[in-house]
Amino acid sequence: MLAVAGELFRERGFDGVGVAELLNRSGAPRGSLYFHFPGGKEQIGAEVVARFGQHSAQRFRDLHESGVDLDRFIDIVFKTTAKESKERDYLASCPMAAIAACCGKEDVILAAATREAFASWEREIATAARTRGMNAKNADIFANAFVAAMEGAYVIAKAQASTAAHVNASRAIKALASALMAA
Amino acid sequence: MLAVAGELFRERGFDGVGVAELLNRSGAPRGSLYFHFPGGKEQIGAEVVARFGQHSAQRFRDLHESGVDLDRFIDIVFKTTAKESKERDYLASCPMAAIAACCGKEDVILAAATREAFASWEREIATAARTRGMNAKNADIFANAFVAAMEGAYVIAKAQASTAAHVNASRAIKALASALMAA
DNA sequence: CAACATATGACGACCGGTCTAGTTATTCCT
DNA sequence: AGGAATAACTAGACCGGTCGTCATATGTTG
Repeated sequence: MLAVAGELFRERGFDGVGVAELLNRSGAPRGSLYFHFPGGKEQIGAEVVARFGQHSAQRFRDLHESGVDLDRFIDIVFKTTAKESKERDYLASCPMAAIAACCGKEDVILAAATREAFASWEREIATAARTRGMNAKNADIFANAFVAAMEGAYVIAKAQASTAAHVNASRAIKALASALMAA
Repeated sequence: MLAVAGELFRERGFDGVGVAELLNRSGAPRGSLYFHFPGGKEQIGAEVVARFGQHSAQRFRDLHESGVDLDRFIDIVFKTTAKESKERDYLASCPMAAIAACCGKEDVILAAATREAFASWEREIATAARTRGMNAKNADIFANAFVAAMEGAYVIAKAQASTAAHVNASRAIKALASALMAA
């Protein structure tokens, strides 16, 4: 269910998909949704974000722990995001971007969920950078720019139906890494 | 009208705002909408994108023609986007990102509008880079990464209610610029 | 069997975008 | 200038779909 919701949100944004479609695709009946998710659609969105956030954070951590160097770390992440875009025929971006872009000030829960998810990514990435010799301050800068470039690449890749944005963003982040490492 | 629509789309995405709100805020009566925009809401979205796209492209061109060096070019652009985010209390991202993220494969018009707008930005930015000594191939890479970082920064800045993403993304792009210039 | 947890789809209030029919302003020709 | 013809604009109703709720059905556990 959450998986289905995630896929749909990436394609059409949070407001772009109705609960009806969530139900059709997941096969669940209408009433069950509000039993399992009393918070309704917003709760679903928040859980999708939380799940995706944790899952990605874990992947960052695994990659970090695998001991690859920073350039390879960057490469692998952006190659993966590129693959994700391509596999979905450039119809989808990142669920996080889709939700972050579409949530106004009244959607407190969604906003909090995305904020926390992004923060957790940055923690993992900054740790990876620090471990590889970057100083703490620069590691934070690096991590923040990293996720910005990543999300931007998702959006542009979707708009342009091309993986170019992912590979080019990756180059920018690699350049940043070496600049920050030198300092 | 288009201005109002642009502001609302940045805050809540294309599907997040209804025509009712567009009409309320712009003061226009309900019926007028389909006289001026026979294509309905989608046309409004497309025109918002086109307007914003052209406006920004023009600003890139002006900045380029002002003769500033590439680092300063980057700085000014990202300082401007940071200011935009801040002025809107971090409630808004870029209308382009908001629409690109929320448009599925059936919204052909919107997709085309965003694609063209992004392309026009890249043309201007690549020209600016080439004029400053970057080779053509690298200039394209640079321009593509530039807009990706910019859009990503908008999204992250909104989610985190901070200009940090803009300034950090700017550092990444500056690092990329000097890397690509050297080659 | 009783008590509880879970599942179900019909229902309703509401809001979405769209359209048709009507009203006002403007042009244009005699 | 008078008046018809056309353009510009408006009001409100419309249908379809939205989300969330609820009474009822089904299964499950002690």
